[in-house]
Amino acid sequence: MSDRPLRFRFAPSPTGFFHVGGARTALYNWALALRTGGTFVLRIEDTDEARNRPEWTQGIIDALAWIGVRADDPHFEGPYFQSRYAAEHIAAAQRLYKSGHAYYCDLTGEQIQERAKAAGAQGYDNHSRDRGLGPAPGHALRFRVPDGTTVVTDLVRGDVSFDNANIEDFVLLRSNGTPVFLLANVVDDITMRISHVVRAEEHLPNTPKQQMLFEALGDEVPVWAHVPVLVNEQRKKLSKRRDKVAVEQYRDEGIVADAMVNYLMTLGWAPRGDTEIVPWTTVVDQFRLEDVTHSPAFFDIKKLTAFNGEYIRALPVDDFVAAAQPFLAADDVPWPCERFDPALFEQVAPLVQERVGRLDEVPGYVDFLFLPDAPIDDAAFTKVMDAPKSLDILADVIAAYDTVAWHADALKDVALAVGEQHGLKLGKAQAPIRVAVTGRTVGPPLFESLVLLGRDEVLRRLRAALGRAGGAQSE
RNA sequence: GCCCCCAUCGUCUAGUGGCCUAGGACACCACCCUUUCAAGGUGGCGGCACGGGUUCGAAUCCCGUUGGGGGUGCCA
Repeated sequence: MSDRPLRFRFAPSPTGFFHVGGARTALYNWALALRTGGTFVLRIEDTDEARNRPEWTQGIIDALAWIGVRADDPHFEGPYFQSRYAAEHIAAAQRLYKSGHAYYCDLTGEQIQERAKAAGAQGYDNHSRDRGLGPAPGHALRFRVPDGTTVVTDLVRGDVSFDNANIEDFVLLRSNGTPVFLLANVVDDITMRISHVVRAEEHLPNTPKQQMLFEALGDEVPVWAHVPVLVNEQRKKLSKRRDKVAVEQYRDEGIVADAMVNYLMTLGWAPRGDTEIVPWTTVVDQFRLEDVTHSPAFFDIKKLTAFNGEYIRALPVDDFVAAAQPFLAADDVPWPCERFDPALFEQVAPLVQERVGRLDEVPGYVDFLFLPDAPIDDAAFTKVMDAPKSLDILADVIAAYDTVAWHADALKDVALAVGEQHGLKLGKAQAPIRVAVTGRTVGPPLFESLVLLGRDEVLRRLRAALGRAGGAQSE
């Protein structure tokens, strides 16, 4: 291997969103660049769509920044557009023609098919190889695949050899003169002095073609590394249509970046030791392409969420409050926004923090604080209020709460005493109070919540619930 | 059709010939803790696809079978 500078390229196809599989590949490249002191080169594939929609490229840059691949980092270079090099692509093809590595072909797709059918074979039969055709409108330039074997040395998979006899003379320049992606890719890699090509496994079968191009162009072949793809439960490659694959979507649902990064890195690789939850610095330290798994990995949202919960709980409270902020100010928040009280939220925050797996669950835990009335869940309300003694407990608690010292311990003691009077443990006795005030059977610790809501509002809700349940019962 | 890749608990993985009675994580189940729900603690369930070799010894090496995935465009 040469001692040229280490340059890792990441070339996502711009499709209007950032694929989680792409995110993992980016992370691999990024970790490597950081550890080796190399460069992460972001190259945007040139498509008509992408050219017309600059926001797509911006989306990729934003998503990369979110997972920690920041464009302002000295190890980051780009973004570059492939189209910048179009003239170079054609020039390279012409060099190949002049050196005899490529030749012109006048066969149309239909003619190729007919010939194949007649021969009982498949694909192009290299018919034009020695016909000595020159460049002309309607002529495509094809690469003359040499005899022999092409061995792709892959850091993840070892040596993979391909019999060149199975590779047909592929097109370099279309009959309209434009270069194909395969060629553009190789020429760009050469131009950008890319040392390592780390990409998804699906590209492995095309790699011998690219390698032959590097060789024919007289350039050093980069180090290849084909990493396994991410699949869905059907073991199919993740696709936009079938699966939830946009990292933006996970971000919007309240997955925190560190959790996403950590989880993505455990797909196809594992840090040393018995814990998978490790900081990025450890990843940078330990990640080796040679250790990457060979088989496809299932993107398990449950496990992602579990990681996310751990990361959320590990946050300092202030950071948690800040992270939850966008979800509390969202358009679809259940309360009228003028009623939201940041100070109040800061006080419940620690109680909520250890209960959520995703940030978007936060509003559901605190809505009762900011809604004018308890958000009653009818099924829960009926079930709890129909239980024996519920109404008695409510009545007794109302009487006591009218005068009791307003702090959690005192409120709890009241509930405890009232429950005892009716032969109920605290677990049961707190249920009607909880449903009356918060509307649900589950939520943050009750008495702490009551303190925050305030005596007047708590009493008002308790009385309202008693009236409602009593009324329903007498019908 | 042809070519290539892959194969350890349900899932993600550790494992590179003896440390494997196969380890961890997520999920699931039970119990403990408990003010609901979580969190936390303890324990449990559960796997080397199959068949042949090689070897004193194989999850680990070789061959085959089966099963998955991907590629094979004048798409990117």
